[in-house]
Amino acid sequence: MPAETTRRRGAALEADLLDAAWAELKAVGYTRLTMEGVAARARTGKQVLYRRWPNRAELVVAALRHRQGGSITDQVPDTGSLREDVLAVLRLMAERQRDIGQDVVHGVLAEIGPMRAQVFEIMRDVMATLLERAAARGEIPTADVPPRIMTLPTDLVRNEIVMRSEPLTEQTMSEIVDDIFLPLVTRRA
Amino acid sequence: MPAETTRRRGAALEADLLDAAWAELKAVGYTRLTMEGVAARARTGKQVLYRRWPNRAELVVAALRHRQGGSITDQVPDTGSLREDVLAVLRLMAERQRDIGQDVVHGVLAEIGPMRAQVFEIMRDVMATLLERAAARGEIPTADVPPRIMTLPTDLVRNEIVMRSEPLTEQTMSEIVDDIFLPLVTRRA
DNA sequence: CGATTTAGGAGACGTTCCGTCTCTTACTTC
DNA sequence: GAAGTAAGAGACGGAACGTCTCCTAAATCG
Repeated sequence: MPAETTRRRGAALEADLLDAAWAELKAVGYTRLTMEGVAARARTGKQVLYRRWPNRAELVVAALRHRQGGSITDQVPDTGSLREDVLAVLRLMAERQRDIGQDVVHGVLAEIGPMRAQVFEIMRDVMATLLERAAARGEIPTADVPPRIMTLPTDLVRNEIVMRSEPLTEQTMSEIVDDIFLPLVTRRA
Repeated sequence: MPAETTRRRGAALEADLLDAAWAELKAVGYTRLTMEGVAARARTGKQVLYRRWPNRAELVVAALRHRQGGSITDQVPDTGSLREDVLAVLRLMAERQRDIGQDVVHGVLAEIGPMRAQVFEIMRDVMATLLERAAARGEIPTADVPPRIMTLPTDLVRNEIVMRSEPLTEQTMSEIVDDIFLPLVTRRA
């Protein structure tokens, strides 16, 4: 029995490892994902994983990044309407939620520690861009909106993602935008 | 060496177990809390724990409840001002955050599953009470506020608790109430 | 008040997974 | 072609899991 004597290396191997981690994530969830499971699925040894990522959390984060491609920053929506722009951002978050799954969200949230604060800044920057464009179009009186209001829609959606089990509905997102966010940014002295 | 031959039982023992769990939580945090650690601290065996709670998560939730006493529902604030009432609720949440600690929040959040949705309902009911009283006083035009706006302050505070490492500041809470919540409930047709 | 039942205290057990380590060998590099 | 690097495989000690069994203190009941 002459086994496959092709031995994977470097980037090709790494991609396989991350794919295996993702598959394992989908198969058994975050809490029951083990390094041994991922290694077995990728048909390799644990050492190969530990050589690249120091622990489960880092491996999972890397797998998510690999799977999800780039950040939201890379493709900030620009539909010509503030309402649609914000909804597009929220839909992107909802999409990720659906793809990733509840327990992964919580598992990662628990273990990434200070990396969480970064999420705020990214979202603040994205929303700032949307608001500046809206102000330039004359849709809103000014883009000088307090940061807390800027991130209101994404904060609320994140709250839904973290707290609710069911996926976000289109209605929830429009309520957030139409009943809360837009009133606050349009009526401002 | 005649050891203490007093053997604890029933409610007294249970209280000791929950105290031990709480102490362990403060000492080593959620992720490193073990059933063996709690049992050792309470000077008893694991079986005594497993006889009462099926797993770590349930034990910790029980310990939190035992520690925290009642729910917010038991003492809904009534200061005569909507602003102060809401702030009082938010301060209570902040207090608990400080007492419990970040990793416990995430750990519990990850493991309590469907119990999370319950939190929403509790907060919605509390806020509904506050709004009704405010409407009766004539502070706001109507208590008929959409549920999403009702729970806005508590949702935002929860988002801060989950995402930020630092404890909530008084300023954050007033921003949420003064810049976001009150404008939305006072100016309504 | 003695017999019976219940449940606490203690720890052994098999299991799983951790993270480290060692060893052989395929591939890369020079 | 020789030397170096890292993949593949698995052994290892350790921690904690959840189950189980034993002994006995305390509660219950006749």
